Amino acid sequence: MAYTKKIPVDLNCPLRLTMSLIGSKWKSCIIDELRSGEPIRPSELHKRLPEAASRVLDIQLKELVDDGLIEKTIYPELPPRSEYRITPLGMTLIPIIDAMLKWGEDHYDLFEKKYGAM
Amino acid sequence: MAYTKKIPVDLNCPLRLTMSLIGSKWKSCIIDELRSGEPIRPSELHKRLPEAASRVLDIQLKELVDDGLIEKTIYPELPPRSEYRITPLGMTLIPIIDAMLKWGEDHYDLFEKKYGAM
DNA sequence: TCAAGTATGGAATAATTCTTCGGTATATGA
DNA sequence: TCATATACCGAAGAATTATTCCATACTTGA
Repeated sequence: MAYTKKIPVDLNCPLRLTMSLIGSKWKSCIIDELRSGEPIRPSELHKRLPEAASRVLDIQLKELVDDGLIEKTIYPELPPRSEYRITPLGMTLIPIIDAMLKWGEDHYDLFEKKYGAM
Repeated sequence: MAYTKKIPVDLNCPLRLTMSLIGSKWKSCIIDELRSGEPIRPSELHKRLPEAASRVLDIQLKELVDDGLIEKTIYPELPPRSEYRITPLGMTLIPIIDAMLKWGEDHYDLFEKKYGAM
Protein backbone atom coordinates (compact mmCIF):
# COMPACT_ATOMS: atom_id res chain seq x y z
CA MET A 1 0.00 0.00 0.00
CA ALA A 2 1.25 3.41 -0.92
CA TYR A 3 -0.26 5.49 1.79
CA THR A 4 -0.23 4.33 5.35
CA LYS A 5 -0.76 6.33 8.44
CA LYS A 6 2.54 7.84 9.48
CA ILE A 7 1.66 9.09 12.91
CA PRO A 8 1.14 5.93 14.95
CA VAL A 9 -1.67 5.59 17.38
CA ASP A 10 -0.71 7.67 20.36
CA LEU A 11 -0.71 5.63 23.51
CA ASN A 12 0.75 8.17 25.90
CA CYS A 13 -2.38 10.17 26.49
CA PRO A 14 -5.99 8.95 26.34
CA LEU A 15 -7.08 12.16 24.64
CA ARG A 16 -4.52 11.82 21.91
CA LEU A 17 -5.20 8.13 21.49
CA THR A 18 -8.78 9.02 20.65
CA MET A 19 -7.73 11.89 18.44
CA SER A 20 -5.24 9.77 16.56
CA LEU A 21 -8.04 7.38 15.64
CA ILE A 22 -10.78 9.81 14.63
CA GLY A 23 -9.00 13.09 14.22
CA SER A 24 -8.25 13.14 10.55
CA LYS A 25 -10.28 15.19 8.20
CA TRP A 26 -13.19 12.91 7.30
CA LYS A 27 -13.16 10.06 9.79
CA SER A 28 -15.70 11.51 12.15
CA CYS A 29 -18.00 12.16 9.19
CA ILE A 30 -17.58 8.60 7.94
CA ILE A 31 -18.47 7.22 11.36
CA ASP A 32 -21.45 9.53 11.53
CA GLU A 33 -22.67 8.26 8.17
CA LEU A 34 -22.40 4.69 9.38
CA ARG A 35 -23.90 5.25 12.81
CA SER A 36 -27.31 3.81 11.94
CA GLY A 37 -25.73 0.41 11.53
CA GLU A 38 -26.80 0.21 7.92
CA PRO A 39 -23.98 -0.77 5.60
CA ILE A 40 -22.89 1.74 2.99
CA ARG A 41 -21.16 1.11 -0.28
CA PRO A 42 -18.16 3.30 -1.06
CA SER A 43 -19.84 4.90 -4.06
CA GLU A 44 -22.74 5.93 -1.85
CA LEU A 45 -20.40 7.34 0.77
CA HIS A 46 -18.66 9.44 -1.87
CA LYS A 47 -22.01 10.87 -2.83
CA ARG A 48 -22.87 11.70 0.75
CA LEU A 49 -19.54 13.41 1.38
CA PRO A 50 -19.00 15.12 -1.97
CA GLU A 51 -16.47 17.59 -0.61
CA ALA A 52 -14.07 14.81 0.34
CA ALA A 53 -11.62 13.65 -2.27
CA SER A 54 -12.63 10.08 -2.95
CA ARG A 55 -9.05 8.91 -2.64
CA VAL A 56 -8.92 10.21 0.90
CA LEU A 57 -12.17 8.50 1.78
CA ASP A 58 -10.75 5.21 0.50
CA ILE A 59 -7.64 5.65 2.60
CA GLN A 60 -9.47 6.68 5.72
CA LEU A 61 -11.92 3.80 5.30
CA LYS A 62 -8.99 1.44 5.19
CA GLU A 63 -7.47 2.93 8.32
CA LEU A 64 -10.78 2.71 10.15
CA VAL A 65 -11.00 -0.95 9.17
CA ASP A 66 -7.43 -1.54 10.33
CA ASP A 67 -8.28 0.07 13.66
CA GLY A 68 -11.36 -2.12 14.02
CA LEU A 69 -13.84 0.75 14.07
CA ILE A 70 -15.61 -0.30 10.89
CA GLU A 71 -15.64 -3.52 8.90
CA LYS A 72 -15.69 -4.25 5.24
CA THR A 73 -17.51 -6.93 3.32
CA ILE A 74 -16.49 -7.71 -0.22
CA TYR A 75 -18.98 -9.49 -2.41
CA PRO A 76 -17.28 -11.48 -5.16
CA GLU A 77 -19.52 -10.14 -7.87
CA LEU A 78 -19.08 -8.28 -11.08
CA PRO A 79 -19.24 -5.37 -11.17
CA PRO A 80 -17.52 -5.37 -7.78
CA ARG A 81 -19.49 -4.61 -4.69
CA SER A 82 -18.37 -3.91 -1.16
CA GLU A 83 -19.93 -2.51 1.94
CA TYR A 84 -18.71 -0.80 5.05
CA ARG A 85 -20.45 -1.18 8.36
CA ILE A 86 -19.72 0.17 11.82
CA THR A 87 -18.46 -2.35 14.38
CA PRO A 88 -19.49 -2.56 18.05
CA LEU A 89 -16.17 -0.93 18.86
CA GLY A 90 -16.92 1.86 16.41
CA MET A 91 -20.32 2.33 18.01
CA THR A 92 -18.63 3.19 21.29
CA LEU A 93 -17.42 6.36 19.58
CA ILE A 94 -20.95 7.61 19.02
CA PRO A 95 -21.14 9.58 22.29
CA ILE A 96 -18.07 11.52 21.15
CA ILE A 97 -19.50 12.08 17.69
CA ASP A 98 -22.77 13.20 19.23
CA ALA A 99 -21.06 15.62 21.56
CA MET A 100 -19.07 17.13 18.69
CA LEU A 101 -22.11 17.28 16.46
CA LYS A 102 -24.19 19.00 19.10
CA TRP A 103 -21.46 21.47 19.92
CA GLY A 104 -21.03 22.33 16.27
CA GLU A 105 -24.75 22.87 15.86
CA ASP A 106 -25.06 24.92 19.03
CA HIS A 107 -22.21 27.21 18.08
CA TYR A 108 -22.63 27.40 14.36
CA ASP A 109 -24.07 30.93 14.45
CA LEU A 110 -21.26 32.26 16.54
CA PHE A 111 -18.57 31.05 14.20
CA GLU A 112 -20.59 31.88 11.14
CA LYS A 113 -20.54 35.50 12.31
CA LYS A 114 -16.86 35.26 13.13
CA TYR A 115 -15.52 33.46 10.10
CA GLY A 116 -18.38 33.10 7.65
CA ALA A 117 -18.52 34.85 4.31
CA MET A 118 -20.79 37.85 4.00
CA MET B 1 2.27 36.63 12.66
CA ALA B 2 4.14 34.00 10.78
CA TYR B 3 1.97 31.00 11.38
CA THR B 4 -1.72 31.30 11.04
CA LYS B 5 -4.16 28.51 10.66
CA LYS B 6 -4.42 27.70 6.99
CA ILE B 7 -7.50 25.54 7.06
CA PRO B 8 -10.24 27.95 8.00
CA VAL B 9 -12.92 27.06 10.47
CA ASP B 10 -15.21 24.72 8.60
CA LEU B 11 -18.78 25.92 8.63
CA ASN B 12 -20.25 23.35 6.28
CA CYS B 13 -20.61 20.55 8.75
CA PRO B 14 -21.10 20.78 12.52
CA LEU B 15 -18.73 17.89 13.08
CA ARG B 16 -15.97 19.48 11.10
CA LEU B 17 -16.59 22.87 12.65
CA THR B 18 -15.85 21.30 16.01
CA MET B 19 -12.88 19.39 14.68
CA SER B 20 -11.43 22.48 13.03
CA LEU B 21 -11.40 24.18 16.42
CA ILE B 22 -10.03 21.45 18.66
CA GLY B 23 -8.63 18.89 16.23
CA SER B 24 -5.02 19.92 16.04
CA LYS B 25 -2.38 18.02 17.88
CA TRP B 26 -2.37 19.58 21.33
CA LYS B 27 -5.50 21.71 21.59
CA SER B 28 -7.61 19.15 23.36
CA CYS B 29 -4.79 18.62 25.85
CA ILE B 30 -4.47 22.35 26.45
CA ILE B 31 -8.18 22.63 27.12
CA ASP B 32 -7.99 19.66 29.44
CA GLU B 33 -5.19 21.31 31.39
CA LEU B 34 -7.25 24.46 31.75
CA ARG B 35 -10.53 22.76 32.60
CA SER B 36 -10.35 23.45 36.33
CA GLY B 37 -10.71 27.14 35.64
CA GLU B 38 -7.36 27.89 37.22
CA PRO B 39 -5.15 30.07 35.07
CA ILE B 40 -1.90 28.59 33.82
CA ARG B 41 1.24 30.36 32.75
CA PRO B 42 2.76 29.26 29.48
CA SER B 43 5.94 28.03 31.16
CA GLU B 44 3.86 25.81 33.40
CA LEU B 45 1.89 24.47 30.46
CA HIS B 46 5.10 23.58 28.67
CA LYS B 47 6.15 21.60 31.71
CA ARG B 48 2.85 19.76 31.83
CA LEU B 49 2.97 18.84 28.16
CA PRO B 50 6.65 18.15 27.71
CA GLU B 51 6.19 16.17 24.51
CA ALA B 52 4.75 19.15 22.71
CA ALA B 53 7.14 21.48 20.97
CA SER B 54 6.79 24.74 22.84
CA ARG B 55 6.48 26.67 19.61
CA VAL B 56 3.41 24.66 18.73
CA LEU B 57 1.87 25.25 22.12
CA ASP B 58 2.39 28.99 21.68
CA ILE B 59 0.71 28.90 18.30
CA GLN B 60 -2.18 26.74 19.40
CA LEU B 61 -2.70 28.91 22.45
CA LYS B 62 -2.98 31.92 20.21
CA GLU B 63 -5.47 30.18 17.95
CA LEU B 64 -7.55 29.11 20.92
CA VAL B 65 -7.58 32.72 22.11
CA ASP B 66 -8.56 33.93 18.64
CA ASP B 67 -11.41 31.44 18.62
CA GLY B 68 -12.59 32.61 22.03
CA LEU B 69 -12.08 29.27 23.74
CA ILE B 70 -9.44 30.54 26.16
CA GLU B 71 -8.36 33.99 27.20
CA LYS B 72 -5.03 35.53 27.93
CA THR B 73 -4.03 38.02 30.56
CA ILE B 74 -0.73 39.83 30.24
CA TYR B 75 0.76 41.37 33.35
CA PRO B 76 3.02 44.29 32.53
CA GLU B 77 5.84 43.07 34.71
CA LEU B 78 9.42 42.19 34.29
CA PRO B 79 10.22 39.43 33.81
CA PRO B 80 7.08 39.08 31.72
CA ARG B 81 4.15 37.16 33.06
CA SER B 82 1.00 36.01 31.35
CA GLU B 83 -1.76 33.57 32.08
CA TYR B 84 -4.21 31.56 30.08
CA ARG B 85 -7.63 30.69 31.37
CA ILE B 86 -10.55 28.82 29.87
CA THR B 87 -13.56 30.92 28.86
CA PRO B 88 -17.23 30.02 29.36
CA LEU B 89 -17.33 29.14 25.67
CA GLY B 90 -14.31 26.90 26.11
CA MET B 91 -16.00 25.21 29.06
CA THR B 92 -18.79 24.08 26.76
CA LEU B 93 -16.22 21.81 25.12
CA ILE B 94 -15.64 19.86 28.30
CA PRO B 95 -18.30 17.21 27.54
CA ILE B 96 -16.45 16.45 24.31
CA ILE B 97 -13.09 16.34 26.05
CA ASP B 98 -14.55 14.08 28.72
CA ALA B 99 -16.02 11.72 26.17
CA MET B 100 -12.71 11.49 24.32
CA LEU B 101 -10.78 11.07 27.56
CA LYS B 102 -13.05 8.31 28.77
CA TRP B 103 -12.96 6.52 25.43
CA GLY B 104 -9.19 6.66 25.36
CA GLU B 105 -8.99 5.28 28.88
CA ASP B 106 -11.53 2.55 28.23
CA HIS B 107 -9.78 1.36 25.09
CA TYR B 108 -6.19 1.93 26.03
CA ASP B 109 -5.48 -1.77 26.57
CA LEU B 110 -6.91 -2.78 23.24
CA PHE B 111 -4.73 -0.41 21.28
CA GLU B 112 -1.77 -1.02 23.49
CA LYS B 113 -1.95 -4.66 22.43
CA LYS B 114 -2.48 -3.68 18.85
CA TYR B 115 0.09 -0.95 18.42
CA GLY B 116 2.10 -0.78 21.61
CA ALA B 117 5.72 -1.69 21.97
CA MET B 118 6.57 -5.04 23.45
C1' DT C 1 -19.14 0.11 -29.86
C1' DC C 2 -18.79 3.37 -26.40
C1' DA C 3 -19.81 5.72 -22.24
C1' DA C 4 -20.69 5.16 -17.51
C1' DG C 5 -20.65 2.80 -13.21
C1' DT C 6 -18.26 -0.31 -9.93
C1' DA C 7 -14.04 -0.71 -6.50
C1' DT C 8 -9.38 0.08 -5.80
C1' DG C 9 -4.79 1.76 -5.75
C1' DG C 10 -0.16 3.99 -7.53
C1' DA C 11 2.17 8.23 -8.07
C1' DA C 12 3.03 13.04 -8.05
C1' DT C 13 2.01 17.26 -6.16
C1' DA C 14 -0.20 20.59 -3.06
C1' DA C 15 -1.29 22.04 1.36
C1' DT C 16 -0.85 22.09 6.07
C1' DT C 17 1.07 21.14 10.47
C1' DC C 18 4.99 20.19 13.44
C1' DT C 19 9.75 20.62 14.87
C1' DT C 20 13.93 22.83 15.59
C1' DC C 21 16.78 26.61 16.01
C1' DG C 22 17.73 31.04 16.78
C1' DG C 23 16.72 35.83 18.26
C1' DT C 24 14.37 39.80 21.19
C1' DA C 25 14.34 41.83 25.89
C1' DT C 26 14.75 42.09 30.94
C1' DA C 27 15.55 40.39 35.70
C1' DT C 28 17.52 37.44 39.17
C1' DG C 29 20.87 34.70 41.47
C1' DA C 30 25.46 32.35 41.46
C1' DT D 1 29.83 38.32 34.37
C1' DC D 2 27.27 34.50 33.05
C1' DA D 3 23.74 31.15 33.14
C1' DT D 4 18.85 30.83 33.84
C1' DA D 5 14.18 32.11 33.59
C1' DT D 6 10.38 34.65 31.51
C1' DA D 7 7.31 35.24 27.10
C1' DC D 8 7.19 35.48 22.40
C1' DC D 9 8.04 35.22 17.50
C1' DG D 10 10.53 34.48 12.72
C1' DA D 11 12.27 31.28 9.54
C1' DA D 12 13.58 27.00 7.54
C1' DG D 13 12.92 22.46 6.92
C1' DA D 14 10.79 17.92 8.15
C1' DA D 15 6.84 15.28 8.46
C1' DT D 16 2.26 14.28 7.56
C1' DT D 17 -2.11 14.66 5.28
C1' DA D 18 -4.98 15.86 1.34
C1' DT D 19 -5.81 16.40 -3.58
C1' DT D 20 -5.60 15.30 -8.25
C1' DC D 21 -4.95 12.37 -12.00
C1' DC D 22 -4.49 8.12 -14.11
C1' DA D 23 -4.81 3.07 -14.38
C1' DT D 24 -6.93 -1.62 -13.82
C1' DA D 25 -10.86 -4.73 -15.04
C1' DC D 26 -15.43 -6.07 -15.86
C1' DT D 27 -20.58 -5.11 -16.66
C1' DT D 28 -24.63 -2.94 -18.18
C1' DG D 29 -27.30 0.04 -20.95
C1' DA D 30 -27.65 3.42 -24.82
